[in-house]
Amino acid sequence: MDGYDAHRIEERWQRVWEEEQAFHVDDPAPDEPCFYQLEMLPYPSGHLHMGHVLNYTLGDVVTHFKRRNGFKVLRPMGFDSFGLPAENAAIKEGGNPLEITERNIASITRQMRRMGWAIDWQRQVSAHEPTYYRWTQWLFLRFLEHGLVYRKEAPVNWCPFDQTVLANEHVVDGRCWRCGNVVEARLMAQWFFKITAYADQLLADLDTIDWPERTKKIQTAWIGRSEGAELLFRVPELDLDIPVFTTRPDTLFGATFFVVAPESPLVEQLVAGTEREAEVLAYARIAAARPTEEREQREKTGVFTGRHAVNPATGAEIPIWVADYVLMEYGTGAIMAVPAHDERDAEFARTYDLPIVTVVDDDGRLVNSAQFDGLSWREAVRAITAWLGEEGRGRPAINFRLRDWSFSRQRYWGAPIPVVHCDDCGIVPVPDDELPVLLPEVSDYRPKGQPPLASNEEFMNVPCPRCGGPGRREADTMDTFVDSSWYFLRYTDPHNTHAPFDRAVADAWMPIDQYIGGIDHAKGHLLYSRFFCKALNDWGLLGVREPFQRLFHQGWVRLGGKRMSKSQGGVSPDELIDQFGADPIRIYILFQGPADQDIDWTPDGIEATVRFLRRFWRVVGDAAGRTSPEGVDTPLARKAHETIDRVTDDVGRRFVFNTPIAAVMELINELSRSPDDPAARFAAETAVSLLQPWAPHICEELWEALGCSGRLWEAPWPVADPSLLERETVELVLQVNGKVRDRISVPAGLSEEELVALARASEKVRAHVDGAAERRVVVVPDKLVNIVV
RNA sequence: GCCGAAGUGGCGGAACUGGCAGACGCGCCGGACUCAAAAUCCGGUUCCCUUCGGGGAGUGUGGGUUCGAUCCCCACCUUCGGCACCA
Repeated sequence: MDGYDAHRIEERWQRVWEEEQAFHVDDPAPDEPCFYQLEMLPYPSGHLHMGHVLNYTLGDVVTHFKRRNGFKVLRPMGFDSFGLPAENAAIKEGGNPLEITERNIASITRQMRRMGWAIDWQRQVSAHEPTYYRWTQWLFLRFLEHGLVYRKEAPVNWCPFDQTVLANEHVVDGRCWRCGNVVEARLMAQWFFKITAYADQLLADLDTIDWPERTKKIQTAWIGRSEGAELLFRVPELDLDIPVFTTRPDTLFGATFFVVAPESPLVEQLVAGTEREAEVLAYARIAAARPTEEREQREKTGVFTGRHAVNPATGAEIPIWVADYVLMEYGTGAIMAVPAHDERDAEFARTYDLPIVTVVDDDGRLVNSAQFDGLSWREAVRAITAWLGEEGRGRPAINFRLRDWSFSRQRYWGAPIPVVHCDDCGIVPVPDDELPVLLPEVSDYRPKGQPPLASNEEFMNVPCPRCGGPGRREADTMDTFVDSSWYFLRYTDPHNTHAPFDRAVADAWMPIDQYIGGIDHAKGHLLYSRFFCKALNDWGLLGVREPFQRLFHQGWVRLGGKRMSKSQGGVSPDELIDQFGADPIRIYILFQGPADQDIDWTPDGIEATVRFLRRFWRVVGDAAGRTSPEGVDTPLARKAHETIDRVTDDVGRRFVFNTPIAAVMELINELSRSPDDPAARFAAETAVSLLQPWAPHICEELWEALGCSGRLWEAPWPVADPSLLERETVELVLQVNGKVRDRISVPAGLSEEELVALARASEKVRAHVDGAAERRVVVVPDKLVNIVV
């Protein structure tokens, strides 16, 4: 047998897999056990990076493992080819986004095939293809019909570099998630998904899915549910009731002033025609336009409006201020200020010398609160809300921190929003049968503040679909996260020309049994997709309410302490395949440590894997000429069965991928030490079979060299013989006062009395007991005896 | 500031349910093979002490629970992540 030649055997088997369409799956028959394995789809820059390698190799191991355990596995791949990441890649490379995106897809697809990943390529979809975005637009129209999409003038996050609006989810520390520039606040007409309509369900249904706790916490915090009360404060002079939201209605008697956000329409109403009008409006204008950066300094400023509101509990008139520490976006944009029990209100009261009244004492009991004095603050929350409720001035209320998802982008490379603006009819949806609204070619697609489509007269000028009069198309395009909110549904039925997907087919596969991707999408993609899924379910288009039943986050691959990612480059997997082959890279990336932990890239690590695979090749090859009798019971046979048990448990139950490689290494070590064991061939076959999900090429080649029947990728997963897992002798640990003093080999299954007797007989134990009286003896059968003296 | 996760040899990590700390691999040391080197194989490798029998310490730090703690509890330190005027 020749030496291990990774390139020869990898090319060979990749060709076979392609010719035989080895990883293509049909729709499952009813009751057929099936499994939907998915990893987050990549943005198509030209090159794979090590993060992709980790992500997709993980999914690949699960895919092979599940296939060989009798499941029909859907494991597709596609490209998030619209949107900022793809467009910026095109700008960087200088050229037409369509051309560059398609070239990048071709290049990255070739690299994926070279990694040997078990992907059903017949189901590939790309977001920029008209056959895909037609249905993105179709889904948009359904959201519009159901009142879950709207257009509104609103303060939005504007990235001055990328020249576009960003969703709240993609502003990180006040900066753009793609380019890192500081984001500005701008008032613009924008399109929103009404994700807030599902805030309570998005929160509650987290209990129904098997996700990492930290991810659930991120989403929980982002949704930010607060229970409290909505209370009405009256402004008698204007005959006006202003609602406020508070989580602490128990402190109402301590509300000594009232504050309105600078952006609030109330500001104008409160000061109209008064002597303070000019001053207050000037303040509000400046405060509302304050740059994001200054928010970190947080020095509270404000101005008195000259108006007063009535505290509904005390009847006292309290001054109304406008101040920049109150946010328009949360609650009602106005608050009751309780300086005694709220740090922010306290700071403001000190600055402007406003009265402070304590209403809850150090023991948490109410004071200065009339008939409520003496109640615990928790009791008072209910009591005061109920009391105000009787007078129609308060009710229990729940508030969410989550805001609607702004998804229109003033950029070229995205799905056009399929509506027409008509002077007479307003916003008119493009009829379904006119979809897709094709993205036209434009001469200059680069960002310049105005959406590039706006200057394409041919595209823009269309008759209104409703009245036939002159209309103009929407020039903004959709955020790439709209595309990726439903791609996993398209995979189930990728060639459907009548609908985005057939419900019955989608229901057969959904929900995704195992989703794998970065935690950086915790409050973006992973939240948007859940929202889409719930809406589609409500309209009867889909049978599930959650898209991702189980979720796993792979760690980051670091180089010199820095995370390698799409934008930063780093080590090129393509070059590593040239140098070492795909199997060594696959093993290396999973052997480094637990897959959910960050790993450091080191060049000598991969050489070690090559060395292991050469040894694996040689040791297995040496056993090829032998035969192993059925059910032979030798130490090596036992080791092989133990390895089956460990690997199966590690992947199937524990979802860990590094220790199985170590287990196979141990088996190979033992096989190489005892080549004449009658179970040598069985051990070799077992090692090859178990390592196949990690290193499918070399294992397939060795499976053939061993003369085993059929294709390994279709072979059933090995099953451990329970009788060979039971040990005849066990090593008994002997402790004195909790310290290990001896280890002896004893037959398994001895009684406690027998074990204690053996322990007392040990010379080393006796030396440490040294005649002292035994106070206690602890026995763990087959494991340990601890004598306490 | 608030919330959460993680800290184990020279290095990556293992120890799954409170029961042998350091599996597996890297690196290093020694040996075999070789004219030599590479490759390969064999042995050693937590630290300290040792009369070579063994003894002591040890999983970020300090305490606690327990016969027994890397694992559970409390406090602190460090690193990473989430939120960041959310009323």
